[in-house]
Amino acid sequence: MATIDDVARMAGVSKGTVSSVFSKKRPISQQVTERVLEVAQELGYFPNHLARSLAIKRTMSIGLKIPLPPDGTMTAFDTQLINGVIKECSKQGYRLVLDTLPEQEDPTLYSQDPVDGVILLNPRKNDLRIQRYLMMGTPLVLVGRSDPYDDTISYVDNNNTNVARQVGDYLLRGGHKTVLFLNASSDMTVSYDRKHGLAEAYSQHGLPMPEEYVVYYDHKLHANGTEYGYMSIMNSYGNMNYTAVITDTDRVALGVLRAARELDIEVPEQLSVIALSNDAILAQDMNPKLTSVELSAETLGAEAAKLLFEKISDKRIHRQIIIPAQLVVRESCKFLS
Amino acid sequence: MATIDDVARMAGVSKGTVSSVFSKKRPISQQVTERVLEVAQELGYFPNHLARSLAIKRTMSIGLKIPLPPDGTMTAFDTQLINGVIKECSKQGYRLVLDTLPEQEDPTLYSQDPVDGVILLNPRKNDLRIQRYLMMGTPLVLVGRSDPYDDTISYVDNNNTNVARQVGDYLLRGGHKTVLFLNASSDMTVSYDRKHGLAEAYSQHGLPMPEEYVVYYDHKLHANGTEYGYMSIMNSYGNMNYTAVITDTDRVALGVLRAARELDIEVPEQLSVIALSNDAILAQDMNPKLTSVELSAETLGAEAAKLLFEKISDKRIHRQIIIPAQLVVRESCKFLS
DNA sequence: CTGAAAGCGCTTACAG
DNA sequence: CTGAAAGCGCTTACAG
Repeated sequence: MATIDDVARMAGVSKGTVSSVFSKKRPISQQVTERVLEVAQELGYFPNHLARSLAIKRTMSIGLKIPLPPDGTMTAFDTQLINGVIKECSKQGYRLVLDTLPEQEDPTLYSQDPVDGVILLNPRKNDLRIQRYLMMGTPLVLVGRSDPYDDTISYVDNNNTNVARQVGDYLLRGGHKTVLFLNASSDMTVSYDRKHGLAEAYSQHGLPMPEEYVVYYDHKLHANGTEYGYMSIMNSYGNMNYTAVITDTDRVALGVLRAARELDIEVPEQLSVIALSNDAILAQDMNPKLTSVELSAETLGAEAAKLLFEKISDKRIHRQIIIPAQLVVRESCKFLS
Repeated sequence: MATIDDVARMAGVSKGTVSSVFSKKRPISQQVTERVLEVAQELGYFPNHLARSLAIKRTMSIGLKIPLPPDGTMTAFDTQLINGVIKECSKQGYRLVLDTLPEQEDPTLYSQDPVDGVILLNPRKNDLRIQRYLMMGTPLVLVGRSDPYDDTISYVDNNNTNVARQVGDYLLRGGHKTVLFLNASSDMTVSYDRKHGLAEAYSQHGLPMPEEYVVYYDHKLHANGTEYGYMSIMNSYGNMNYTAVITDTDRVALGVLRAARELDIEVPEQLSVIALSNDAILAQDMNPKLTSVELSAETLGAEAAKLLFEKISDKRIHRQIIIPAQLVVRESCKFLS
């Protein structure tokens, strides 16, 4: 490809001038502008976005760190969140870089992301990635809160404690005494919040939360969420005596339902199931239709993007936004008499 | 942020050496490596991806040009296609840059996309964007074919002519004599192919295709697909005498159904409706459930990405892939006796 | 309004 | 195994 030097040489001007013709950052005379444009046209010259970004220290794109599930298919949550982010990018004239690359162990393999800022999903406890972005000075917004808590970090989140408390209360009020909670992995901040919320619900009903009924996803044990749900029920039903199960996601619930079918457990008659995240497609197609929680992923994404643009324009800004989640009652829970 | 120079200076080595420690492109002694890494750690140094990309002329990311519909919400087709692309990127260690930015009129506003190659959706007749990418030497893959046809351009596509012929045949065999076709915009190659296919169906049934029953989407007339469907029926029903309508997308079909409801036209009793693209979510939720065509958007995306990676590794390669589309019969069409 | 030159932060022959 | 220097293709004070 022709470069700015080629154009400058051929048009008999300096490259600063060619640069100005394209960037319009300083006025160039009509005649020179025309000549430069002509030559550029002839040579098929287009400015190199990368070189420009390096020079001005601005890429006009933001990154979204989004780990792909092992089966490679994004969840509806992911999809909706991306849609929220992309809408805001579009408004601001930014590109969106979807980064699904796995985290590297080798520290020499890191580099600064080629973007002006990053949205990070599913923060963990003492998340190394967060520390790294802070060191690099990369504007950062989390979807989910940080642990240890740092109020200088911007994030959007559902009120996960609340959600779990509400769901717990819903079940306990319904006469359930013992609830199996298939939580997300223990290192995620959301897991902690949810457990906490469930504990509050128990305590509101004057009950202690049975700790052994709160289990965590372990990717070493389970290939995916559905298997996690399936195996958990297969291994525990009969030994433990829960009448309801709360799952991390609807995919986990899918596994629970499958296990129930195999064990001839009727849902919701013998077992109530409720998922803490609502994948519009799956939830409605399950049998029975899954009672779940709507997290408003698109809103989370849009708000995260807005926070990030704020932060890009002024690094000192930090703000937290809580998006309310809604319990959506369908058919998979039963009130015991 | 610390740069490679800072590290080099502080470690008392040349920047070439620091570079080599991180890139591992030439061997560096154990001791020097350790010292460099230590200093880097201390300074919080991370290589600048942009600068690296500029030097090696490789970004390790590909672009997807995806215009956002005016309402900002991606269609299921878009979503599925992205998912297909992203899966392949993930496998290859690439990032995916989603570019929704509008096309610029001003030629000075173009620049080379900061990616190693581009997937372009919805090519048009004499598409300027295609010509530009070819000039720049940017590896390019289309989703949809180019017009004028150029067999050196890689693309993936459904067999749109076939799809339209099949759908047309389905309706004509069902006893319909006149079909209203709400096609996509006239400048898209897919519109041409579909019209052609429908004409073939008519001719197979010994009928001429009534040209005035093939209309095109015009974004100056309609804010979105749904309105296009709605207005088209409102304005034509009664004046024209079709018994079936083929729509570009299920969103257009949604508008058709709405109009039918307002005009007290029963679907499918009085009007059959069939969409040429199947948005899994919408189609099933419509009333009646929409008969439509499954285009396998995810496969299109995955194959497009594969072709692009091929082309990035060897620019001379060009290949075309046709993904079969499937007619999915649901409830919105009726066979006339 | 325009040019010369240094700078953005890397990589890579070439030499030793 | 390591260094010095040119190069990747832009932008931007500084000077005129």
